[in-house]
Amino acid sequence: MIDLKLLREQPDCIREALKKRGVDFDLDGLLNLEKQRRELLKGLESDREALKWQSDEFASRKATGQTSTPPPILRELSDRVTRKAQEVKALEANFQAQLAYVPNIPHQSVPVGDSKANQVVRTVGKKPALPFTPKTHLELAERLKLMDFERAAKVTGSHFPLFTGVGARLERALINWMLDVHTKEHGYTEVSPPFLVNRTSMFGTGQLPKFEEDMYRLRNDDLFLVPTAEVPLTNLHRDELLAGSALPLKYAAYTACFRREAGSYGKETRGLVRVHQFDKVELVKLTSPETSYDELERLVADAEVILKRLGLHYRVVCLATGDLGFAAAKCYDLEAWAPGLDQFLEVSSCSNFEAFQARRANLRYRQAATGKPAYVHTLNGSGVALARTLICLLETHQRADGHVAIPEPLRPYLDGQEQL
RNA sequence: GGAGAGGUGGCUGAGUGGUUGAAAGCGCUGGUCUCGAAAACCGGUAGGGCCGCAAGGCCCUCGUGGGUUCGAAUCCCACCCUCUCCGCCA
Repeated sequence: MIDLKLLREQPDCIREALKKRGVDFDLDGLLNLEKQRRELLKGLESDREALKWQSDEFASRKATGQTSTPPPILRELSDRVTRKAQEVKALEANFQAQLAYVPNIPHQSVPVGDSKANQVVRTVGKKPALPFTPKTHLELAERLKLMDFERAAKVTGSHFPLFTGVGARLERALINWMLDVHTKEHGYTEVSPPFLVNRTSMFGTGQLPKFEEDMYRLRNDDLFLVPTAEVPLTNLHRDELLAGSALPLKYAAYTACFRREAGSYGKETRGLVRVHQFDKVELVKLTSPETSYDELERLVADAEVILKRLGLHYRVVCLATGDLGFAAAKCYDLEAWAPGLDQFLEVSSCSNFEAFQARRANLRYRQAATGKPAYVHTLNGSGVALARTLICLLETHQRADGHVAIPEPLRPYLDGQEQL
């Protein structure tokens, strides 16, 4: 949710933000609605004041026995207040419905433009020089019996992963190792949240109302399968007023993530690149506004540790305004190299949402200086997403004989096994 | 799924039709005391919106949404959630 004060006082700020994002939105319609709403509200408030005053008058006269029947003016005022309140309510609902579709304002430092304007901030490592033609993860997985796509399709449908044997074990090793790194070394508190969340939570982080079609929903209960652990983690403190001293709060959680990926077909549809379900360890921070951008840099660094220790070649990309997610003010993508596919794959997305989600989720803290409540800043990042990271890992560490070396940090999680 | 109890401020918890936006306690905070701290004592302390340079004023909010009434935290209806017991079950 954007700041209402900003919308009213500096609508051009919002207009510019929408333009930078390349979003078409009827801002004037929204502003008009807001103006109407406020005028109507003022009328309602003064009528209410009159009603309360007259009502108190009557109460005291009744108490002293001067009268026992309410004067007709009370009836009139009461009816008027009821009518106006209904009008305001309708207008308010309309206004909120539109407001919920306004995306966040990109931070100053975000490059302006579409995805071609994305900036590579740094590149770490090099493309591995393999002395043979690298196989894709699909070929490797088949040979090593790590996955079974055919049976996954039988059991569920296409684009659902199914790991078998040591493949399943590797997946589990990665999850455990990543959680250990973030909780033991980076100071995150581990959370194991529900994989289903309610509508209010989905609104809080911004998936709803705009992206309902992308989500798996259980109709009988109106619950949604989590598209990311960001949703339960960020909503953990929804409607709370936190002590300033409690910040920053840092959470790490493993969840499976579920995405319908409706309408996104193309060349990426084979294998593990784009799937309806994948494992991910997610990092979420709640911070004060003053520190959120420093915390974003640290969050990216925390995620990078994983890629570095897995020996992967990767780059950090600062997304341009046109490529930025709906709720984000700034976002870095981590893209890891997949030699078999001969491309970079997005394995992490680290964003600062500033107060955008906090306003939606009513997530506040008490400021030390003033004692007044203010919205926290929320951040999240994948640390990291597994399906694609597994692709990069297999394709990077493959050997000429078709075996795959297991990166050193994972070996303790696999009984010391050194290769697949 | 069935029966019962309950959802009140940062927290605990009083309050069953009219200055109750709400007692009390805790917490937080200012002061006195002290070399300093603790304790004690005195005072302050809900959130949001609107108007105003300010002082201040007005409106909303007691789970959510309706209703009754001149007037609702309080009465009625629906829904949501929590707890206890029963049933079912990994």
